[in-house]
Amino acid sequence: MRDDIRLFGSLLREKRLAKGYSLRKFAELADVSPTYLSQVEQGKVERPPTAERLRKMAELLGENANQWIAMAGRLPDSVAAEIADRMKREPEAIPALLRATKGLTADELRRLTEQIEQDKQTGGNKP
Amino acid sequence: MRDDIRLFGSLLREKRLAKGYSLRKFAELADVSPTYLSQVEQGKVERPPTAERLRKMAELLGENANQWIAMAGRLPDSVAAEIADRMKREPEAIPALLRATKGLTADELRRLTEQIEQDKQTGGNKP
DNA sequence: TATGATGTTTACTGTTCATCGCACGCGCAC
DNA sequence: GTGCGCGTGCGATGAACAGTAAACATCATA
Repeated sequence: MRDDIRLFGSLLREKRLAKGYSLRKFAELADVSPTYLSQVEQGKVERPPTAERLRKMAELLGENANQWIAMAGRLPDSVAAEIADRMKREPEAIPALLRATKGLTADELRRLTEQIEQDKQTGGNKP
Repeated sequence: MRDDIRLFGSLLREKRLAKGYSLRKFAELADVSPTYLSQVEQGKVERPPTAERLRKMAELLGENANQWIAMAGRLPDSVAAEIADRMKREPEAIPALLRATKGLTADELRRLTEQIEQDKQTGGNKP
């Protein structure tokens, strides 16, 4: 039993209870069997539910879908596709960018992103 | 038959032949069956070989492993893991960063990456 | 004490993935 | 004309994936 899966499982249970759903009720809404939901919440599955089901859960729970999917240990398909696409053209660019932005706080990263957007407008990142 | 898979298939064949390997020989070195290799080269598979096998192929062909894997339509596990990890903490940061860097040329992106590395050293990206 | 809702366990299922074995046809060398 | 290496088509397979059904124990309520 993987650790991150267990963690996600208890988070799911917590959020579900916070919304006042019973296991069976939530399972029905999320379109899975109570059996399966129980297993997921206990971390008794080898791998997380599919991205699609996770998306549905996130919606029901009022969570950010992308984050919810990531918490469960999957990559949202749209993100994966975009990254793969770029790596075809420039294999090292993405890994390098990831390394470079590694230590940054969320705030620094946000500011940096804005900066880039601006530079694109005004032309060139080194005026 | 997906289009990118076909494209990758012919690229693989081209590179293999450039190295002077016969299909059987290369299959043996890459640790797959000739049958399967033939199918992959013809784009007659639904999905690309696993990342591990692709890595082995890249090595034999002298290609950049990450790019090779990306060309085949897969994400290198290490990259996927890193991205997923960050999205757990900050769900929107990565998508935003991808959007922001969308139009940049490889060169601009490289310069940007260097810039970030520098700013990290000197403290703060807005002096 | 019967009823009903709750969550859990065990065993099982259909599907997809990733790959292989075998038999085949082709061209060239001997 | 037979043997050899080449690539290919067809069918099959074992493992992994993503769940499900049915029966169960526990507790509250009527």
